[in-house]
Amino acid sequence: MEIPKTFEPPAIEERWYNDWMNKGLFRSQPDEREPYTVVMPPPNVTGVLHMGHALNNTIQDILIRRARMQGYNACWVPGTDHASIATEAKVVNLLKEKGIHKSDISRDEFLSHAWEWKEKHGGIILQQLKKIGASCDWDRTSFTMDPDYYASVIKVFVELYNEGKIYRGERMVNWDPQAQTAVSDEEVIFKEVNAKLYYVRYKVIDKPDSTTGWLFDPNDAGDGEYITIATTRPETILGDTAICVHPDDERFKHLHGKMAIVPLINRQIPIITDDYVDMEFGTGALKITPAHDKNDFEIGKAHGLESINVLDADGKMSQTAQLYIGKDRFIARKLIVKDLEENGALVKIEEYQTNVGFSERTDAVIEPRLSNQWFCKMAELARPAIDAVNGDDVELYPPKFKNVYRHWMENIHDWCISRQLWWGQRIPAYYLPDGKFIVAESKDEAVKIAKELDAFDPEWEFYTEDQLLKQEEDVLDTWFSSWLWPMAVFNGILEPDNVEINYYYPTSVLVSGHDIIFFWIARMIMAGYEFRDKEPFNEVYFTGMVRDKQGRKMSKSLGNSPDLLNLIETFGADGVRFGVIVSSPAGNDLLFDEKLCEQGRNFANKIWNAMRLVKGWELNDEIKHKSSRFNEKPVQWFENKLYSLQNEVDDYFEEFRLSEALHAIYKVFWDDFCSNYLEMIKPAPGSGMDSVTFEHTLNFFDELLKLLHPFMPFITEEIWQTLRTRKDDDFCMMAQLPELKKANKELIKNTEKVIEVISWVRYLRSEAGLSPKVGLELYIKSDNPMLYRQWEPIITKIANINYVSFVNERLDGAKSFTIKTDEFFVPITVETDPEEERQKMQKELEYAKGFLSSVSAKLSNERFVQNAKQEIIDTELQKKADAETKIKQLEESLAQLG
RNA sequence: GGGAGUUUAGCUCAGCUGGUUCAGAGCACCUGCCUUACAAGCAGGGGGUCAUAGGUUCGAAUCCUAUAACUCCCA
Repeated sequence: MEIPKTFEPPAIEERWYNDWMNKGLFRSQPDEREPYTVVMPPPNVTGVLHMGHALNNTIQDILIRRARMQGYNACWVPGTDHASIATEAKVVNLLKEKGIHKSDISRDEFLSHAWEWKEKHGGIILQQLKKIGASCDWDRTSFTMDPDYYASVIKVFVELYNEGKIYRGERMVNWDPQAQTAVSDEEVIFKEVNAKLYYVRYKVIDKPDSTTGWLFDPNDAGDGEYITIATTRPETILGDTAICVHPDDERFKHLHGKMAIVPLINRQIPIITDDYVDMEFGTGALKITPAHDKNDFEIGKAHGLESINVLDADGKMSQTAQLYIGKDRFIARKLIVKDLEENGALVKIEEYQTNVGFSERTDAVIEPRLSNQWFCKMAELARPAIDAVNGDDVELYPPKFKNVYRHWMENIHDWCISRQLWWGQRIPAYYLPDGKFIVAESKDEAVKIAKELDAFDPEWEFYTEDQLLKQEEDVLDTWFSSWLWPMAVFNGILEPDNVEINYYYPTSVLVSGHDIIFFWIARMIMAGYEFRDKEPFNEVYFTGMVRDKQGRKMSKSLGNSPDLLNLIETFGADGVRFGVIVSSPAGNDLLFDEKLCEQGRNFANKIWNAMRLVKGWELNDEIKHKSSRFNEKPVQWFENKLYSLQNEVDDYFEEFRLSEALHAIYKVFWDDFCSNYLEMIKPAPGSGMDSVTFEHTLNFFDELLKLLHPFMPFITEEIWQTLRTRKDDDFCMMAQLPELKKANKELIKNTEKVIEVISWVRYLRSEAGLSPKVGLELYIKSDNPMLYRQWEPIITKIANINYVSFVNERLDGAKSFTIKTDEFFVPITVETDPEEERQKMQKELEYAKGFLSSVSAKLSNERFVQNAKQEIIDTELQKKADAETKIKQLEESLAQLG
């Protein structure tokens, strides 16, 4: 049967993936083996596969596949999260297109639309993951709104509430005016923007006398005293309730205790002092708007100031603002600047760079807003989670993230967990007619509790349940469900003692981008200790961010993320996996370039052709004896090379250095196996291959495929199945990696010398402009000719040598080269410029002499000889000897040239 | 403002506890080859004052200090 010259991935990929699936090879059930568990960071249901997912999931797949081949019971749990803000926004927009407004339909109606959308589109990303070969146990696919998962979240909420770790309160929160919900601190992204700093002056008056009333006449335009503040948000002036200066600021001491007049609306506000104020900033005077700034809110609280909220939930000016009512805050800003200017209150405007918070989900400018929200107390939860990472119960790779983690955890703030949305776990708090609330896992439960309350109003007896209790409208932050992920996917919250959770938990490793270390990783660790008293995973491997060639983060808005399915189409899943991994050093960002996928495809093609070569060999037992002797050295050498590679790869995996592991395999597979080994043992056209060498070669091929399989599963499976006749249930994917063996380094080193000889001969031939077809003679002058004698048949074959001779004297009139102390001569009668030759040698000689003198200096330095280790001194001595030989040889050659 | 990181070939990066596995890999580039597995390939080659300046040391890309540039995180 003819095997095609190039490897064609698409058909093969689909076939093997289906085969693996149908045979249930991805499935895992608890058994007596040691588990290796990975839970997939659940992608957003609204998401489509992008490069970040490709990187992240390829890494997980590599780890899982390798673990499987090491005999672990490997379990990779896939799933998605419900992404409340993003999904709700999507469904709202979809409904809008159909002419339905969210406010016109009931919560239940909305949710049924949302579920419909989820069923239809929510699994796309998981389907796409199959295309890159993800070997997840799909039967375990989880979703953060599955009934059990939902119940787990509710159970946890009630527990935390009952322990006093969840509370409800009016706080300053980050308000997303577009999504119209609160978001947590972590969901605010600060960006530096060019803004303006407006200097606005407020008229100063004496404190009003309580008996005589105001001393200030708004119509008095007199040139009394003013105090000037600097602000980036002039529209919030309408909500000012004080001006604050530093108590020690000499410039303002005479104003302490006086009042200021808010421009345009003429509200009288006190001038207060607080050492929070930075005297250096702006004018040293700060306007205080407790309703619209976190710091102002704190100052307001300390000084008993009123909060005046001038903005509505949608970011437009409210009734209380008095002016610009119903105008968006940014429009209001422009209008008020104009009015302030006309009013004479605007002193100047400066260009200013400032950090503005944007919503992680909607990119709207976040508005600090005072509202009633639910919070989770974090300090106590954080404690065991800090210890876990400090003590390496949870190991972070790369370790530099330990600091980042610790710093955040030690300064952790309470977590705002309520969201003013419908899509998500609805907070299980039930409000009584008097406004008090009961937290319970169900309404029935809440009713029961209500009836036992001391404060139960007898009149309530006649209420229906719906009249008696109204459930909280808000849902929980999505992260408040995903922080349970490693437990909830095994139903470890509802049934803490079930077989699965006991077997698979703690999971082995979590692979995630470092951008969600606070959102998710830290919280999972806290949840693990809080609800199970055990870490959720033993190791965390942080991947870098995928960037484009120019180093820009890949994003939908930039449109610089390549279409992954397209890439897979072009280069094959193996090629894409190769491209993604090969350039992705542990924890560092990855500059993605399609070229790398091409390299991966080429690699797949290379080993494909190696397979074609080997498959094409005909066995011939007549030459068995001779040929196997002939190939003894290459077989020995490659066997050791393989041991060495297996060890190397193992070390790399220990440290998650997948990129390096792949490099190492690539190099040995291509350079050592294909370019050297196969060329060495390749039979002459027409002659056959002995079965001993052949069997060794197939074994080597098998082992290389096994090492490569986790990285490039499809091509390796295909070749594995083609190379030999396999049993029905024999898969590369399930093949077990061998025990590690120690490589004979001496043997490898010696072979490298031989390869160097071959390389030199080729070089001399090419330098002389001769065709590779021209056979040459090789004279070897060595104290230890045995090595070269053993390799003689190979050398003659692949360096195209007609005749090898071992000599004791240098050969005049020949090209020569030196490897260590061995000299080689190749008679080439092509004319060369003797002067050029001489200069070249002279240069080499000078370098060797310089080298020798530096080595000698070192060796004659007493302190070196005293301090350095013996083996280092030995190598220096060896270097000296080699250099001396080399100099001698060069001098002889030069003398001969004349 | 606080903290972390990076700086090595044209590009992307390795280089661990200082010493011939120390100046490396891949890509790109140059030369010659359609050599019977592979032109998605083969053989060979050129290219770097290891950001800068000091210091420690017998010895520094590697350790220390300062400087510069860039990146990220937190406030």
